[in-house]
Parts: sequence; structure tokens; C-alpha cells
Amino acid sequence: MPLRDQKKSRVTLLDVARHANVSRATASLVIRKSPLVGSETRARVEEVMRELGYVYNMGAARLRAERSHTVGVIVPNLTNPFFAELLSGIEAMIDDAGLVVILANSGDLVERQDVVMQRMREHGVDGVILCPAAGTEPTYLRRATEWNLPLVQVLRHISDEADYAGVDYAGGMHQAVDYLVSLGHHRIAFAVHGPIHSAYHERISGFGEAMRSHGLGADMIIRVPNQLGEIANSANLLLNHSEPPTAVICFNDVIALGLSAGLYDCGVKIGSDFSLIGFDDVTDAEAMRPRLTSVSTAPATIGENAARLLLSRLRDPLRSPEKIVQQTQLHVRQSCAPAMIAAV
Amino acid sequence: MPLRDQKKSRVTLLDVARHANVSRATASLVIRKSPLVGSETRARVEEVMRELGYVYNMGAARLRAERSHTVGVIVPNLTNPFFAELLSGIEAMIDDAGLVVILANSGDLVERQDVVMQRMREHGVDGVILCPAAGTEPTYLRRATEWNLPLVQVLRHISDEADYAGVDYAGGMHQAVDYLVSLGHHRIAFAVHGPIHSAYHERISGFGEAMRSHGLGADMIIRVPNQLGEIANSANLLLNHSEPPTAVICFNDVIALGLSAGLYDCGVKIGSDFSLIGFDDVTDAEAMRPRLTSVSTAPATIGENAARLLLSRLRDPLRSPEKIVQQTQLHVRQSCAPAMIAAV
DNA sequence: AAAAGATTTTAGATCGATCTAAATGCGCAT
DNA sequence: ATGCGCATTTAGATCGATCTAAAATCTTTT
Repeated sequence: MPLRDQKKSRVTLLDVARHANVSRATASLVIRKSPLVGSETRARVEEVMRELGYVYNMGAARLRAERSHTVGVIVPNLTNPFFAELLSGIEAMIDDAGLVVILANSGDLVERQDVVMQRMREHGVDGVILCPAAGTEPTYLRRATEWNLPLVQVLRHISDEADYAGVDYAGGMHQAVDYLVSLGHHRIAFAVHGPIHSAYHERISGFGEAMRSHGLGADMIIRVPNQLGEIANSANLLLNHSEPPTAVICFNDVIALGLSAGLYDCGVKIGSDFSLIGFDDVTDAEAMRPRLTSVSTAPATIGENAARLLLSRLRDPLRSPEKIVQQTQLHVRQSCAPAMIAAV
Repeated sequence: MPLRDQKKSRVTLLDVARHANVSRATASLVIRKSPLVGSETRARVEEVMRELGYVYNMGAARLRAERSHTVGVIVPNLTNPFFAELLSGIEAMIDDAGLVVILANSGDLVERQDVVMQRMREHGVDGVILCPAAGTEPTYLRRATEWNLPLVQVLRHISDEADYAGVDYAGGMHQAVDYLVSLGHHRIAFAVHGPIHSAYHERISGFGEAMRSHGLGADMIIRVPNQLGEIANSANLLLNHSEPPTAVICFNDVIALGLSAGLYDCGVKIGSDFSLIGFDDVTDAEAMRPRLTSVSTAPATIGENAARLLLSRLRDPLRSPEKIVQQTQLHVRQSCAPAMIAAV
């Protein structure tokens, strides 16, 4: 029983309406679950939809209703475990709301971000969750406002004029520094990598504040490679320092894993000879031995927060900008030891 | 200069056409880069588009052209590093082709897969790249054919009636077994987890074949938990065996990381006391010490292969089904030692 | 200059759903 | 039986792009 010729087999709402002996507008009210339709009529139309295998055409609805039920998600990296967990949290919330995620990788480049943002606009996304590429200017977010495009910044804060879901990076740095100081460490390094962005600045200044609050110097900041496999070689930056640190706080768990491997290669025993703290507490770090002490940021929860903000923005476009800042939690495990027995 | 009232600020192709003194159809031909338009006319129309900030409406185009320029990607897990790398490869190829990825997580459940597949159809995706949930039947893929929905299976093979991009799992198992046997190991275990699917069967049978080809028993298969943090506890399954193995091949690198940690906890030295091989060679395993010997499957490349197949299918819908099977490569590092000095 | 052929542009219909106000049907009261 | 009020259904326009064949314009040939 073809309703259309073989080249186009799509069952439309008009087909459904004809079979159910109602108008297209009634059939449309049925699929939108409008209370204005009688229950008999509704049942009849729904039965016909099932029989004919009707599939809603979101594209057609979108043209008239000016709503695509899609959300753009732009991240700077797809393979870093942190972003994988963030994306997981975002997708779960968006899915729960009955929308779909259109995904793009900016590669942490503003030019690529422009390209994918334009593509999102062409696809008429209802809103965007953006982890801004390094170097993104506040004017960039202002343009989204001009476009009437709902937007949530996540993890990297560019502007107070848009919603933001992030982490209390400074608070997390304080927790790490305070803990190491409580173990008697005075020479504490901070290992960083990646591009300069708000999350970077917050961690740097958080480290500085925390160290100074204990009357300690905050200048021992080493820069390591971005690639996990190359970070191990940077362990000697710590060991060959004129005044070697007794502990290191890592910008993220990728650095913690990499430095841990490098210190192992140099015969240094973490958790006795040397203390090390990660940041983010991603799942992948669970396999590290000794067990990693890490500042937990719960990336999946941050993703959920971002999605929550966007969904809220879609319901109330004129709501004033809001921030959800996730508090960190230090998970003490076995990668740190008191400084007195940790002397190198 | 609002061209519409404030409630709807969208610049349409009709606006562009009026400003450029051409018809809508001509303006449409310009944005589609049709060779049928004169260069003067083209330049004029393009200039007007820039001035007015015209943004293409993909949804409108889709309604008439029956093409959405979107590709559905359904994976069973978003946080496993393997799938993160696979997704990265897919997104890169799809982006290169000027399409966008609509992402969904099936949670490895057929019922969820049904829901997200339906949603993909409503959104009118041009095609789907599907890593089938465990328990997916061949009839499931047959339905995609009935829907005229281009589909590529990736990693888990359900049916010969659809394109498939995967790995030569059996070949990889042979490489691992051959290598351990070349080191003198005879008692080799195989550590598995996760749901039963084609990739699972291929690895099991590949292990069996490889072991039997060396006249060895293939019954030492241990099942470990799915969560990375819980796998370590399974190390004693190896150590407390009536005839303890001297080596283990891990179903994937997640298991390798987890068992490595568990063996460390038991005081077993990998790469001297005991030999261990991973599978997939994901980036995250680069931090392991001793350095992990792993069978490389290049997940990002598999993702690219899957996308390549789908793009090819979009160009030639009637092409016969094709398979791209990625050959594995054993990356020998330091997690294995000869059996004679590896006696437990 | 006129005709023929090639190139470029156009008019009107179409895609499948939603919107909006009008029409219709039903139940109740007089 | 008629009128009123409410519930339900409907007709026609709309959304913004593409499709398709016809019309218009330009170039070349006779």
C-alpha cells in the first residue's frame, strides 16, 4: 500500500489525516499532544500513525515553529578524558529534555570556532554550549546576543554577559596547597600545559594566593608538553631545579599521569620520595599506582550544569545571566607523603 | 537597519534577492554555487549577503531538497577512551565534508538505541554511523534499509547487508599470543569484560585459534568488572588460579590499566614477574609504567573509515555493502618478559 | 538585420509541518 | 424548538529554501 511513489516513501501528516478522516491541523494537534483534541479523535489518529509508520518531520516543523530541538556543543578537544566526561554529562541532560546534540570540535582555535559556530547557525540550533577556544574575546559572545542565540560558556569564562558553568579552580588550588602544606611541604611546584585561558589564569592565581597565604613562594611553575606521551620527559624539570620541590600540583590529571610515569622512569617513588596531586579526578586516573590524590571537579556534573543553564535559557530567554560554579573536593589517596620523609 | 520586525530578525534569501535586484531562484543558485549564474550577478548577490549578514537556513533547504547535511552517530559509551578517539575520527571526516554530527549515547542498551534511532529519523539525518548495542539483531539493520536510511556499522558487526568499519580482532589476538609464545609463555590468560557482541566473539575465537595453533589450552578466560576502578580487585583471579598463568592478554587497555594496578597492589612486577598485553593502544595507556605492550587498533582511523564509508554511501546509495577492516599492530614496549625469568 | 543557439534569469509550485482565526458540533437551559 | 456557551475541528496562509520549465537576454551565425 504505497502512499507515495516509490522514490519518496515518506508518510506525511496529510496522509495520516486523510486515513483518520480529520484535517491536517487536527493531526498536528494530536502529535503535539494538545489538550484541545477529543480523546476519541486522538486515539483514532494515533492508531493510524502506528499503522502507517509515520515519522515526524522535525525539519518541516522547525520551519514554521522556529525551533529545531537541537543544541550545538562546541569543545576544544574530543579525546582528553576530561572533555569526554563533560560531553557525557551534557548529552545525558539534553537527551532527557528530548533534544539532540550537534557536536563540533574547535581544536582550540578561534578560526575553527568561527566556522563551526556559523555552521551551527545555519542548522538553526536552539542554543549553543561553548567551551571557548583560547583567545576568544568577549565581543565574540556579544555577537551571539545580537543573533538572539542562547549561549552558555562552560569551563572557560569569557564574559559576564552570558551564562557560565564552571569550577572553583582557585578553591581547588587552595585545597591542594593547604593539604601539601599540612604535610610539611614548603617547596611546591605547579605543572601546567595547554593554551592560556580563563581556567588557566584562575588556577595560576589560585596557586599564587594559596602559597602566599602560607608565606611561601609561588614562582615554581613549570610548563610541560600537551601530549600525554611526551610529558614524562619533563620530570627532570622538577628534579634538576636549583631548589628542587618536594611536591607538585598538576594542572590536570593528564599531567599527573604523565609526570608520574616520568618520575617512575627516574626512580623516584611517588607517595614516599615525592608528593604529587592531580586536578579533575577523571576516571582514567583510577588505575594509577600509587593511587592518585586529586582535586575532583566532576566534569560530568559540570556538563549537566551547562545543559541545565541552556535549557533554562530556552524557557526564559530574557533571564539575566547566571553562573553555576562547581565546588571542588580533594580526594586524598596515596600519591602524597609528609615532607620530612619525602626529602629528595 | 531591520528588514523584519524586531520579533523576527532573520534575513532571508528573499531579502537578499530584493536588495540585489534578482529573483529568489537566482539568489538560491548563487549560494549553491551553480555554474549557471553570471559572474557579475554572482558578485552582486554575494556582496549583498555579506552586507545583510545573511545566514543560510539549512532547515528550509532541507524541506525541499530532502537532505539535512547531518549524520547521526550512535555509540554505546561516551567516556571510554576508545570511543572518545573513535568519535574524534568520525567528527573530523564529517566536518571535512561540510556536514555535522548529531550525537547520541545508546548506553549499550537496545531499547535506548531504538529511542535515539527514532529521534535521528525525526531529525532527518542523511545517514547513521552505529556502533550497535549488545544484543542488536540483524533484522534491526534490515529496517534501516526499508527506511532508505544509509547506515554504517562500526566496531561490532551485525549484518553483511550493511557497510562495516572494524578491526581484525582475531589477527590482533594472534599477534599477542604469538609474541607471548615467542617469549616462552605457555600459560596465558585472557581477561575480558563488558557485554557480548561480535567484537567480543572475534577476540575470544581469535584467542582460541592462536593458542591452539601453538598446541596450548585456551580455557583460561577470566571475567573482570566493567568499571576501571574495580578491575584491580580481579588481579587475584590470575594469581590464585590452580595453575597460575605467567601472562595475560587484556580485552582492552582499560582492563590492562586496571589489572596493572591490581598486580602492583599484590606486589607483582609487570615486565619481570608477569607479562601483560593490552588491546587498542589508546592514548591514555601511554602513562603506564612499565610501558604497555599493546595491540594497536587506531580507533581514530576506524572512525575515519566509518565516516568514509557513510559519505561514499551518500554519494552512491545503491553501492553494494562494503567492509573496511583495520589491521592491528603489536606495539612491543616493556610490560612483557620471557617466561623463564617471569616465573611467579 | 534577422535567426539560431547558448546562457542566464525567472515565475510559480512545492516540501510538511504550525499558526490563527473562523467554522462546526455538542450539551444544556429556556 | 431555539439560543447560548463551550469544546473541538478546520481552512487557508505561512515558514524559507529548492525544483523545473519557461522566459528573457546575450552571442554568434547567416
